[in-house]
Amino acid sequence: MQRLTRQRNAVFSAFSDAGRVLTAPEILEHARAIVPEISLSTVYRQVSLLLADGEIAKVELPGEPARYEVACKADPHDHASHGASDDAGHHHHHYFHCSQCGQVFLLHACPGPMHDLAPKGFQVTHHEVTLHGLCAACVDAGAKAPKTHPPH
Amino acid sequence: MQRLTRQRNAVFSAFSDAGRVLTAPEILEHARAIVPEISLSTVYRQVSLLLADGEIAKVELPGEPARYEVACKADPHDHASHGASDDAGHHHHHYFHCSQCGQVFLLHACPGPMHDLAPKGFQVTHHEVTLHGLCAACVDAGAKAPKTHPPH
DNA sequence: CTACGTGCAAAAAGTTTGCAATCGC
DNA sequence: GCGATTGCAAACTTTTTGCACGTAG
Repeated sequence: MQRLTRQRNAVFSAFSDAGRVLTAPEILEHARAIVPEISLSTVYRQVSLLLADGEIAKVELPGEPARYEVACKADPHDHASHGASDDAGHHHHHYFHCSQCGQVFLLHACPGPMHDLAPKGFQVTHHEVTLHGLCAACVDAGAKAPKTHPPH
Repeated sequence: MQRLTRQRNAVFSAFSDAGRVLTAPEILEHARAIVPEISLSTVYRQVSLLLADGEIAKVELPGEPARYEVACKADPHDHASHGASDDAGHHHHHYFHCSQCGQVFLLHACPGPMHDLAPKGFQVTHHEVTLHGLCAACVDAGAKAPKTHPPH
């Protein structure tokens, strides 16, 4: 991008605002708090630019619309765990999807290369792991109120 | 399903015909070989019925359109045994997605429960693993000729 | 001032649904 | 014949794009 517009700022700050993985409509919602007239098209366009710039990363889960998170260029927490990464230097994440509230959580671990799962002759370059279940908040809510409101 | 129509047969036999994981348009293509006038709507409707009957299973990979495969009938009659059973009892599949030819392959292994990847207090009920890379055929083709030509 | 960025509407792509005609049983 | 099933078109969802206007630099 070449110009610093209010919309771009609004889209980017939506992430720090929410502090979690967001879908495009969710970004729109947060960005509207700053620039009410922003359109969904602009959100998608800014997301594309931010992706190209490596500022954010796309998070795709099976059967879910795409989400986006602020890119973690050099993760200060967990690194150096997999020197011989199967991903040629690309730092990837795995996610937890709460089946109740629908929220997506970043996991801070990786099961490591899983070459052995692939048939012989296959070349594994990358893997994705998604966990499903209940997040701590929903487990907690469920423990107190067994009658949960209808899942989406 | 209550009626045995040519279309239903065509949709179902598309799987044995192809012997692999298929998207809805791919099913349509195969089914058209048997019932040329079949429509995509009918494919989707029959797929829904076959899913409800447990004859086929939906395969969703990150960022990919839904695919379907013939259901693995390891357990002929699944009772309503839902509950404490987590990963251990849930028979699921994992997949390999070839980044060159786009084909999806069923894996015959599972890394096992990965509860430890989730944050404390989270309840993991299910997990999905997707491997990406080159299938044997594409590795082979690439080794011989760098020309990228999907087998289609 | 000028080109990039924006909003809107329309288009793509994948999937679902309303409806009248059709066809299994 | 009855009603489930079909084909078509239209709706829907998520994302992209064409176009005229607006605005940053």
